[in-house]
Amino acid sequence: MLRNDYPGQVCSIARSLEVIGERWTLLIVRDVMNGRRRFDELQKGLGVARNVLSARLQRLVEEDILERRAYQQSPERYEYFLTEKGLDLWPALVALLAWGDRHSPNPDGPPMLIVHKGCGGAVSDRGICESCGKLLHARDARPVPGPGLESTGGEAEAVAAR
Amino acid sequence: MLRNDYPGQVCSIARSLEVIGERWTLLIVRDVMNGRRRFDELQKGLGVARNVLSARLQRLVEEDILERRAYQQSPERYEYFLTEKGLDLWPALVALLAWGDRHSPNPDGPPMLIVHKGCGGAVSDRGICESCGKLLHARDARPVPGPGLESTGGEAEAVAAR
DNA sequence: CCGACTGAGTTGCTTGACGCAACCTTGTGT
DNA sequence: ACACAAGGTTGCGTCAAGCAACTCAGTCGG
Repeated sequence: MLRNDYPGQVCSIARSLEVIGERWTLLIVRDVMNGRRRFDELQKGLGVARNVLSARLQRLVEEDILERRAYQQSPERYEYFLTEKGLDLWPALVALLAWGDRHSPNPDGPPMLIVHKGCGGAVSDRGICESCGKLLHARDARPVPGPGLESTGGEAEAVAAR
Repeated sequence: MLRNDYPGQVCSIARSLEVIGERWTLLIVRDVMNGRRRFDELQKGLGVARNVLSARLQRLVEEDILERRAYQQSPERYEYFLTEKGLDLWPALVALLAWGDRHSPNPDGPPMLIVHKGCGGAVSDRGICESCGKLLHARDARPVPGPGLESTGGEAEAVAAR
C-alpha cells in the first residue's frame, strides 16, 4: 500500500485503515501476537523487505500499537510487544482469519486454528469459544497448527508451539 | 497497496489480505454495504482515482465478493452488489470500526453507528446486539449517523438514511 | 439539429512506495 | 584476524497509485 490516508473520510473504518491498512502491517501485528518479537525473526518469517519492516515497526510504535523494549544492553537489542491497543486488534484478525478459512479454504483444512486457552475449545469468527460460549480476548486464546499446515519451513510449528 | 501477494504465507489472514488488503478495497466494500452501488457514486464518495476504482471493482467481481448487474440497457449501466462472500466481511468491518472508535476517538463521538434492525440496539465490536444479545449478520444491521458526524458534505447522511 | 450532460469507464503521464542488495555498527565466538 | 549475529540504514530500479483528459452511447433542452 501507499500512504494510507483516505482524505475526506470521516468513518472510523477509514481511520483504522490509515494505520493498519498498509501492506504488511496487519501481518506484523499477527506475528507479534503469535510470539515473534524480534526484527530478524519477523523479517525472515514474513519475507518483507528490511527497510519496509523498519518503517512499519516505527509507525506501529508511534501509533502505540507496539512497544519497543530493550532486552539487553551493549549492544542494545530490542523486542516488540503489543500494547492494549494492539491486543484489541485481535477480533479483527480473528474475523479475517475466519473469512479466509470459509471462503478460500485450504484443501487439507485450515493451516492455523485458534483455541480458547481455558477450555481448549475452537474460537468462532466473533472470537467466542464454541465450547464454553465465553466472549474471548487476545490473551484468552492461542494459535495451534491446523490440519492444512504443510510442514515446509518449520517456522509455523515453532510459533504455534508457544 | 501494491500487489498484495504475501509469498510463503500459509496463514488464512494473509490469504484474506491478498484480496481485501489492497488500498481502497475494504472501503469500497463498506460503501456498497451501505447502499452505494454505482461507479460514479462510489468514486465521488471515496475520492478514489477512477482507474483504481475500476481495477478494484473488477478484482472484487473476479473474487466473487461483488456482483455486477445491469440495471438498464442502451446504454448499459451497472450496479454492484455484495455476494454472500462479500456480506461475510461484515464482522471484520465491524471489528475495525469498533477498534477505530475505541482507540482514535472523534472528540464529538463516533461519526457512524451500527444498530440492530430488529430492536434498534447498538452493535458491539463482535457484531452482537447490546440490547437483545443476538449474534448478528450483515443483513440484520444498518448504519446510522453518529454524534461525531460533521455535516460537511451531506453524503454520509444520505447514505445513512437508507 | 446542436450542444451540453450523464454513467461507466480507459488512456497517458507523473509521483512515490515497495523489493532487493549492499552496507553499517556493536559486540561475540574461534 | 576473521566470520558471524542482531538490528537496522542507504541507494537504486520498478511498478502501483494519483490526476487529468479522453471515449462512447445515449438523453435532454432550446
